[in-house]
Amino acid sequence: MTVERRAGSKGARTRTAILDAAEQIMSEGGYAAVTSRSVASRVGVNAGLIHYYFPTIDDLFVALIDRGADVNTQRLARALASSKPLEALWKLNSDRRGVSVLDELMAATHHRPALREQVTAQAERLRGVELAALAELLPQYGIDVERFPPALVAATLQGVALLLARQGNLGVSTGRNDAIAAAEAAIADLEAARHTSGHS
Amino acid sequence: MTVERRAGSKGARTRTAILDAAEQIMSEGGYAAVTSRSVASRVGVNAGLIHYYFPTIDDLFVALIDRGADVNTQRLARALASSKPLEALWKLNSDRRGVSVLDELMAATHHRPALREQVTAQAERLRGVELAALAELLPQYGIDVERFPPALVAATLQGVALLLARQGNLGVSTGRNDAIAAAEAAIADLEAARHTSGHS
DNA sequence: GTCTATATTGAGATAGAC
DNA sequence: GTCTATCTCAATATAGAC
Repeated sequence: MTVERRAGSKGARTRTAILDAAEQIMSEGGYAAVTSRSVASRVGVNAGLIHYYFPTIDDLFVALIDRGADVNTQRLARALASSKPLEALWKLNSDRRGVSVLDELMAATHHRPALREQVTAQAERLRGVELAALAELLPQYGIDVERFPPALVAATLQGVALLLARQGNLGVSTGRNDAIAAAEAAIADLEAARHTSGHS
Repeated sequence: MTVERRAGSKGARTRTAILDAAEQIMSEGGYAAVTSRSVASRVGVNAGLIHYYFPTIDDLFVALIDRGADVNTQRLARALASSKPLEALWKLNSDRRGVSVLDELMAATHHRPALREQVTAQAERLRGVELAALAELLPQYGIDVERFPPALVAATLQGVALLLARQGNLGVSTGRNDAIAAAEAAIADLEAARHTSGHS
């Protein structure tokens, strides 16, 4: 369905610009604000052109999901390979714009089955990578993976960060600074206690 | 704006039915699926009537937020007063339909300023109640409130539950059962270790 | 309180010119 | 590859009959 062009061509540039605009609009005004017209006007092209690259709006959303997943795959790999993986994961998950876009995508899946499939597949794939890495890392922190399996640690890191980011986006302030400070202190403690056997 | 009627009157019943229908539709098809037509058809009335009770669709959403906050205030109070508060909070936060509705509301706030204000205010109020109660409860669990302040515990309980509920709704299965089992075991441990001084 | 009818607006999508 | 023009549909909202 989607029009593919070799990188660097004019088509590829316009296509990228459309995706960029759509993502921006989504994070600012919600997924419902992403329309052929709104995207076209931000890109500075005609509305009809959007349908040239993405025949249906669902196609646009699917492309957005795939691109986002690719970017996140790279960020995740970098975080997991860094010298302070838990801290890096925390920062990654705390990105307010990212949380905002994710919230929108989740909501969008509720009435677009095609998106639902795509989000599920990509989430499953990303989670798999993360869990495999955490299974190796957690013992280094002295974390008992029987009591705190990778899946729980991943859910905690992401869940807490998501909630606090969401509160930040909303403007909810009650206790937020306390929670952030304590979370970061706890993570710093863990990083300090980590002992990497071997010499990577 | 909104039409108020004494409880039990015909108007009050219709109004309630409209809110019920809207909430259901929102959890099934997303907030964008909530239209005067869809709500009216589910209630079994004419679309024009929706605007009699809620002049604008925003009014409907605001009423939905307020009602949801009221219900949650009661549930929260009951959970906090129960014999196993942390476990009760966990269950409360794990409600998949609730998470789904909350996700939708969050998304809806992105392009409706009136909703944003309302959600923020209600969230702030609810959080205040929860934090005050946790400040008293946590010491009973032997939790050091300096390291794990109420706001962090609240965010953790809600964040983890939200993430896992979301994965359940999506159909993401990787590691989900592990995480749930471990989370519930950890909470059970805490409840077992709790010692309530006094004789409530 | 509820309905019918309708005005208005904006969205998705397509055809065809350039 | 991009634009203009246009079709079709559905949503919000209002007016007025019953």
